[in-house]
Amino acid sequence: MDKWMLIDGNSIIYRAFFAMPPLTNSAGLHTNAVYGFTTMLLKLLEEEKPTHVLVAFDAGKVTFRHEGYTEYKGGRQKTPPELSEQFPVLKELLQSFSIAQFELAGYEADDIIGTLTRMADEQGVETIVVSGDKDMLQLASEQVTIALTRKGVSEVDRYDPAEIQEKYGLTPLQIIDLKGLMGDASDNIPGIPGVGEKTALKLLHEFESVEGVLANTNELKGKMKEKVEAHKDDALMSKRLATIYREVPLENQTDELAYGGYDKAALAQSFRKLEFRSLIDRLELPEAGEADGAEAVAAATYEIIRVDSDTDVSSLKAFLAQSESVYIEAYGENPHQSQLLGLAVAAGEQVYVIDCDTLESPVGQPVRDWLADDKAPKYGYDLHKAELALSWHHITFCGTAFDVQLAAYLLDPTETNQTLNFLAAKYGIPAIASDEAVYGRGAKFKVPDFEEVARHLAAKADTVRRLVPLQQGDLEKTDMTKLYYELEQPLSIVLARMEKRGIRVNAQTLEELGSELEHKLVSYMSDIYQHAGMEFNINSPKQLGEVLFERLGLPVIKKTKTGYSTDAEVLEKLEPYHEIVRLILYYRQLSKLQSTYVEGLLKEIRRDTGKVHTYYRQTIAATGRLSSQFPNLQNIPIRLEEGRRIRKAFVPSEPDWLILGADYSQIELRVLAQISGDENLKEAFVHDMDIHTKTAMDVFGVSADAVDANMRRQAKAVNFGIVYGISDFGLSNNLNITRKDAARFIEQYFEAFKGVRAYMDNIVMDARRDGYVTTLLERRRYLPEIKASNFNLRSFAERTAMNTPIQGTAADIIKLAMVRMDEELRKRNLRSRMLLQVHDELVFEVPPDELETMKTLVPEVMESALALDVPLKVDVNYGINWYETK
DNA sequence: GCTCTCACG
DNA sequence: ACGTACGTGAGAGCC
Repeated sequence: MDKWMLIDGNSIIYRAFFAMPPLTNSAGLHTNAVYGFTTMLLKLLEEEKPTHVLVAFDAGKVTFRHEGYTEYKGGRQKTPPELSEQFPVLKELLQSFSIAQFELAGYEADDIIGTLTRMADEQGVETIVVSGDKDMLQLASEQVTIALTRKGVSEVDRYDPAEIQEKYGLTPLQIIDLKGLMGDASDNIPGIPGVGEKTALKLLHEFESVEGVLANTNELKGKMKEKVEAHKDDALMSKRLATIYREVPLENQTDELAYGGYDKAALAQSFRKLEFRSLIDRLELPEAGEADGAEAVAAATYEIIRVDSDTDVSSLKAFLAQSESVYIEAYGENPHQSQLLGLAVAAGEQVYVIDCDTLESPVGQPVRDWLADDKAPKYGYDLHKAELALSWHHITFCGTAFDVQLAAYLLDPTETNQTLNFLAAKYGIPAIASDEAVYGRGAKFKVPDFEEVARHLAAKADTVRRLVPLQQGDLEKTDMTKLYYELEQPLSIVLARMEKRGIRVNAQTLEELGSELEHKLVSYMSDIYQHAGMEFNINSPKQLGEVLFERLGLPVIKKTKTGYSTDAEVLEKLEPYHEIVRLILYYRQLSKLQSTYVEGLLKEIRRDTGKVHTYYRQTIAATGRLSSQFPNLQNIPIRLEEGRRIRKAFVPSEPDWLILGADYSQIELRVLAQISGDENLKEAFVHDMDIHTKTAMDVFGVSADAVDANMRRQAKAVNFGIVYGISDFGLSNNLNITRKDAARFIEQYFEAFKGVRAYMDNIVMDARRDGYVTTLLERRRYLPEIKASNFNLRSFAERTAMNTPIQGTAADIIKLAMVRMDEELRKRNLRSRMLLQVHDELVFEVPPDELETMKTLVPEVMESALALDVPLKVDVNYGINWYETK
């Protein structure tokens, strides 16, 4: 006979965390919740002897319960970092146990368990549900027993329907009504104020359900009657929220729950990493080394050595010469102004640690020499940031040999968690503490005494050391070794140089623009108030919505989750109805310029240099593009003249020099021509045709001179759509035409560019077969949702499959050009400097005597960055500021 | 901290 | 029938 055991993972790990005293392993990782969970699990496995076991987890923050009640679980204390760092550890440990774990986007663990108990009821399988949450009692049945933790996690109370009846006088389903009436503060479910368990039980014994109570309020008296009547809707909503959803799509997955006992060697290895020695003894697991065949991974064991004035210089130097990794702690998001805490260097069983003050003192000289030594190879984590942070402390960093953050990005560019403790968990090497657990975050950020920092840095350096060979192997397996060593890693150094260099921004130009904007804004504001007949905050979408749609009665075009939409698309549709709309649109435009670009940029100008220093992030964008922060210099206005004037403030940093901009013409469509091999499209670029006119000719079936401006505009939108992974819905939306017409355009396009259609079809099939797509340089992006049964998720993945190779290859190409360009400038001893990258554009500052050289060199390098069948084309412009490079 | 809006390619 | 265009970052409002 089968017996299922279904464990509410989130509930139990929370209980365990708060029930157990703090406990850490030697790398500083908190392990108390995992320990508590494990002891409970072992006990239950022993007592229940299940044939199938599952641990269910909540996935993500937003569930279907938030639809219609966004405050669900609002006001909840944030998970403490000491607990959140234990989630990946628990998940890995469960793998060692060979126990199945489910989590599903949009659903909570309860819903998964609720669905499985429904199946158990239908199939007559004996089941035990383990949780700390009383809500689970609603799932109890003939087949299903609920075990609720008591006093922490060491004891459980088991409930079947009879016991629930005995204790509460309710059926399992009435547990839902109980919560509907009394609410639940921890989930922010309101219930009826003033109704607690006692009152709720009394009401239910009399009227059976929430609905019953609400239908019979006439039988209630006084305050109680008032309260219930005033909160009818709350009670009904609370009941809905408390109802566990039992139809989660989990078809045919019950086989995956089969549990055949744990692998002793694997479990022993996990316990050793966590340093659960008592459990190793208790289960009589093999000691390290005696594991049969299984590779024995010891817990982190290394000696931490502080570098100080007593340190023997020659042994320090000898150690550095054979170092295996370095971890440099630059704390803070912006490396141009981060706090340098110190660094750790690891080799074998030893880790040297040095604090920032010592590093900058004479005692730190050997370490500084080593950091600056180009011939001393360094394996590290986010060395791009480290190099930048060190440079602001006048410490040179050279010799990057491998960067585990950069490698992690290439191996999975969509994974946003690139922290070392996460990578350690992912690769199954000794678990370490999270930064958040050591330093806190945001307002709670605090640097602990260096003793603790040193332990943490040592653990991180040791982790880097262990990760390197594993990631190198993975890069090899995924054909990205070359991409890594020949493109991304060299680029990271080029980027650091560009960032440190910065770009000069003329504050006076911005201030003048700012006061001009200020005058206009004041004037528009008063006109808007006149038309509205009242004063309000135009910047508040909420207040603006009330004025437009309630006070002035304009038609509602679109709604957002929280109210009326007032975005530009909506306002444009409202223009004919009221004069105020045009004014608001203009006000919005100017106020964006003022706050983000004038005021925002002014704040970023460094007093000492008069420059702004952006920070390019190389490990963010899923397609392989760079992103830019603090400030973002990749979204400086250009499309509208008003905003474009911001670019007048970007000037050369030396007198008489010039700004030179070079941008790829239609790089994405050229890349599409290349990877699709479409003859018609290739032909168009070989003849350097105006591609939107060419598209218009083919889509509308006319000659070049018959293409008018509107046809070209529509063709341009079709081209954009193609690059984005087209759909008739998207195109119709963009062009404000019917879906049918949009579909006709698309069909016409594919008739003319048959190779493009084949590419789109094939890439989606490839993605489905392989689970990923690649760029020309083998950059990879996984698309697990391409197989989703949910139409939306799947469609999104399909469009991504079409777009990523195009956008990603374009990113590959300009990155190659940047590395080449940097080399050329040095090789030729040119003084010209590369300053910015804006996806398809490079910006330089150039001394006048190098202008002619650069005007030919830059396009030459960019156009030949990657040899294709389709020519690449670069337009070059220059002037006294960025505005003039048009 | 989340939502909305909007700037860029 | 379903219901979105691809990739980013920043400021303001609001809870």
